[in-house]
Amino acid sequence: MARPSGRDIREEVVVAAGDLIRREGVGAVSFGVLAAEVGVRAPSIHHHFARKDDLLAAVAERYRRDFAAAVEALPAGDAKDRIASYASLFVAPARDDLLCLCGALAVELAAAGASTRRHVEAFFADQVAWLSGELKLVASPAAEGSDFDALAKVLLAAMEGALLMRRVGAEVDLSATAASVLTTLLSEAGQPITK
Amino acid sequence: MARPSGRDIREEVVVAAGDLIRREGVGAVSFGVLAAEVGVRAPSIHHHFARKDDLLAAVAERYRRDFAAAVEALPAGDAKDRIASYASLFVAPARDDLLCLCGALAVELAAAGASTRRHVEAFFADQVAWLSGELKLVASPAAEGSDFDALAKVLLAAMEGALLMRRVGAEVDLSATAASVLTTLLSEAGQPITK
DNA sequence: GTCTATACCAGGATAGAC
DNA sequence: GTCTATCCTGGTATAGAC
Repeated sequence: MARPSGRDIREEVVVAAGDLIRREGVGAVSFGVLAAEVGVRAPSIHHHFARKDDLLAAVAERYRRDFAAAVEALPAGDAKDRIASYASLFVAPARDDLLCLCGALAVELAAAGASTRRHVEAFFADQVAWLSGELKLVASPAAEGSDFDALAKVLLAAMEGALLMRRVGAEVDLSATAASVLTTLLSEAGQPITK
Repeated sequence: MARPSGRDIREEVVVAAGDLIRREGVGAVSFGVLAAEVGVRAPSIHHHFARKDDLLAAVAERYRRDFAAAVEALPAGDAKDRIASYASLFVAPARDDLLCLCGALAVELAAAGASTRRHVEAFFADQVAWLSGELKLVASPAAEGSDFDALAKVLLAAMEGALLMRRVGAEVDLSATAASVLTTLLSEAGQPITK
């Protein structure tokens, strides 16, 4: 979509907006600061995104797509390893003090438009679906009757909460988080998580 | 602190601001809407809170104090029961589609002043400390060497993440969350969470 | 302690030249 | 497609009367 030569301002704005949200939250985003960051004037951004919510929707959609690609690119292995690898998709941002873009948007979603909302919701649905599928593969016979969707949500909630807590100086060990849930699921002594 | 007769506007503003943040996020807060909600004019609020951040700090401080009182008031019992009761402090807001006030503030903390930041950080420190202490009490011999602070953070992260995900239509079973971690900790087969 | 009135600024958005 | 110029709104904040 980028022109053969020269810059793709639209692309740069989406990237800058996403980074800004992940660093400082949605409240930090304005056409003015984005324009300054990209090196253009504010009205130039309006040419690409008529409404502010159009921009937010584009940012959310892009994040969802990029994240899906990252999940797709996780190294092969058994389900247990894949889930551990998946956790690294949250460990890296935690290290860089970045929020999950959709987590940040979710909190301030009341002000967002329908399109933005749909992309954010879809992101979470994606993650729950993927995790649920992997958990089912790794489950021990003792986990018979477990609700894998519920377990996937718990796992994802812990990841999102960990990134949130990083903002207040609390470092959550995400490897331990994944290990904890996996241990529960795998343990013959562990009582299954049921709906 | 309230006058013997008549209304305590300051108090009402703090409550209204807290509710608004928990319903729609910090972005929804303005002196104008708060004034309308309380039934006064915007400048009247300035008399009680010179800067907007003064208001946010008061809201955060009050939430921290109220939450601490709620934890204090949890029914007596063994540590396992107390942790289960603690989870209900997050289940109730989830049912009402309310965010954790400090969770919502944490995401947008970049724009907040030092005082607000301190109160929010203190809230999380409070919760981790309390949970860590209870987890230690409930730990089985098999959990020897566990890092209870790390486990407490995982548990709190899951609670915060659950409230966040509620905004995008995902219902996280918080009882299952608590049960999952507790099972891991109690299980003789469970590998201890170490630092 | 609350009000009216107002100053002030930032941000969203549009028009029209280049 | 980007710019300058401008408008409008909403939100923070202050001054001063009551």
